[in-house]
Amino acid sequence: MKLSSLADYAIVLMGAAARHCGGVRVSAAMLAAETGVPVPTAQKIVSLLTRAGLLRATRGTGGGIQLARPAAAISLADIVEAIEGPIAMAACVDVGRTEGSAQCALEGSCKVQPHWGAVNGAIKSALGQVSLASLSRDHNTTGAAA
Amino acid sequence: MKLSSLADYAIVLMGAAARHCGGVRVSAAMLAAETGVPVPTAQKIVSLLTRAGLLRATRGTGGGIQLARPAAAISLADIVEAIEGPIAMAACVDVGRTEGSAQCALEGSCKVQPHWGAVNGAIKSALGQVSLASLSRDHNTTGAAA
DNA sequence: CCTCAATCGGATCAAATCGTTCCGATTGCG
DNA sequence: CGCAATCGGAACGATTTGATCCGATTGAGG
Repeated sequence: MKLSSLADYAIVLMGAAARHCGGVRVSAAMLAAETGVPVPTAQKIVSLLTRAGLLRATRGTGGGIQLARPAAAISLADIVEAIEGPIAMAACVDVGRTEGSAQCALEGSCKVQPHWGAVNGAIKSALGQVSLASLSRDHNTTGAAA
Repeated sequence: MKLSSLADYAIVLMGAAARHCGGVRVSAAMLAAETGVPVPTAQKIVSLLTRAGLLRATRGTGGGIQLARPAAAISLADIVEAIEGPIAMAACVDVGRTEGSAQCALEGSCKVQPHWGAVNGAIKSALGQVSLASLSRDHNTTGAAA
């Protein structure tokens, strides 16, 4: 029930990248120095993010990375899905479970499966509500909370 | 962003146990046979659940396990927390972070931390809405979805 | 009262995944 | 044309997770 450190770092990294969005292209190492994330790890995360289409990478001297989409159009769900893969917590909630990899071994008896869909949707919604733009703003107690 | 197999199995196991709640005490092996979960794994899960206070275990011949609380009073959040530990996805959202174990190394720069609280609360709420009693009912498309 | 059987409980071991690190390919500039 | 800086991918190690096994406890039966 906890997301991996990669995704956690990825969010911080993206938040830092959002601040340089309109500016010059920043390198992964520069972003790492800003956020405090280990340089090699930051590089890997940037690679993942770039492959997912969330970041735009420019190679060569003076190159760097920049947001491929506006900060308001990138949500935590996008980042998490880019790193952790599709958000499916029960393995039965996979988007395209066509061939089915052994499933739960008890497809019929599993009364929980239909409910997971709703829970999964709620979680994705919660993550989709928060965008990079929200992270830049001062934490004005976004949405009541608990 | 996906919960471990233990928690997944635990929910199925609890759902099966809920059906025998008012009946006789069932053994962990019997529950495992019903749900299809590997017997040793089911035993371990039952131990975890019992230690968490969600299940009541009776030793000796003819013993077994039973729900310690009514099915309606047990939610998915309880089960998940019993297996996976407290629901904190960023490691900064820990309930009692007094001494702090190295934190994120960038406490001040982390603009994400306050937002995680809201997201975490939303997820816990989503998991808290579904109870064991809900799992017993036919999946009447609980809550719109998507 | 003793023996036996069945059960939970914890400890152990292996596997998979995750996280970190390093090296190579590519590209722009001097 | 050479160099330097950057991303990209691959390899290694560590940690956590998952499955298995054996021992302690308890009840029933003889």
